[in-house]
Amino acid sequence: MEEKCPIESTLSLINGKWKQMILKELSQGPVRYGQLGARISSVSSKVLTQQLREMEHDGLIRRKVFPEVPPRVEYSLTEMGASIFTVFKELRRWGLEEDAMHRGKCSFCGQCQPLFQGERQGDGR
Amino acid sequence: MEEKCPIESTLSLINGKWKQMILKELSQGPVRYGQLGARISSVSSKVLTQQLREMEHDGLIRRKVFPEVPPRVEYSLTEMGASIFTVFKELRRWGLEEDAMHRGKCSFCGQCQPLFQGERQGDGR
DNA sequence: CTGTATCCTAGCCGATACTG
DNA sequence: CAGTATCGGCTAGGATACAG
Repeated sequence: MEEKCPIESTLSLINGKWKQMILKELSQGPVRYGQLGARISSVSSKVLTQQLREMEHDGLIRRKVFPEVPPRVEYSLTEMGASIFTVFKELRRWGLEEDAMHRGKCSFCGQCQPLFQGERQGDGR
Repeated sequence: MEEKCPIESTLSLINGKWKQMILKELSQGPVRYGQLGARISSVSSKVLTQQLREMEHDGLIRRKVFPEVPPRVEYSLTEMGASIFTVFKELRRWGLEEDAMHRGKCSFCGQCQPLFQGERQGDGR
């Protein structure tokens, strides 16, 4: 197991092109694999599976298989996964406050508004 | 210019293998290029320069050239660079609180203690 | 001393095809 | 439906040599 400092360790958990978006999608309740792929349209199934596996391994999300035909798999946040939104909140707060060049919006922040209620210092775009 | 959301934008500023460590070194005052290379011993001059240039471009650090022989160049934090430590603090706080696997220490966190005074929920190793 | 210039490798990610 | 398997590109970063 890699021995990292807390900062690097935390960063490594959210390092992955689609992880924030996955976390966001799961934040509103369990989602099936296919649904995830549909909502994050430009991710390939290979990479999606890859990132899901990593996040599951890291304890951020949970994978539940239903023994049915056709197969059903639901992903959901763990407590730990839910708690990392405090980190996103700080990253976002600092970004809005200090960084000049984020006039853009991304699929995450365009809709992350509801995740950060009570914070009203910008509208995410 | 890339249009990113605040979260991604903030992450991109500290994405770089040596940036946190550079920031840490500069946090105690201006440091010369050679000194940086010496303190961060396993970074090559190419990469060190590269990351310094990016951080300068991003507004995190300042580069001051002294017109002397032999040449002297000092790097220091900008206000913005100094302010990003609040982000590190949150990343560290969450890591210590939530993530189980960071018994290790790294050169950053082994010495980041003094940077986070007033926070006493772990000793960084 | 403070960098550039080259070359090279590992890892992430995408596209496409295929499977239980 | 929920994935694997395979191939292939791109880029961050390392090693080494050289330059002003």
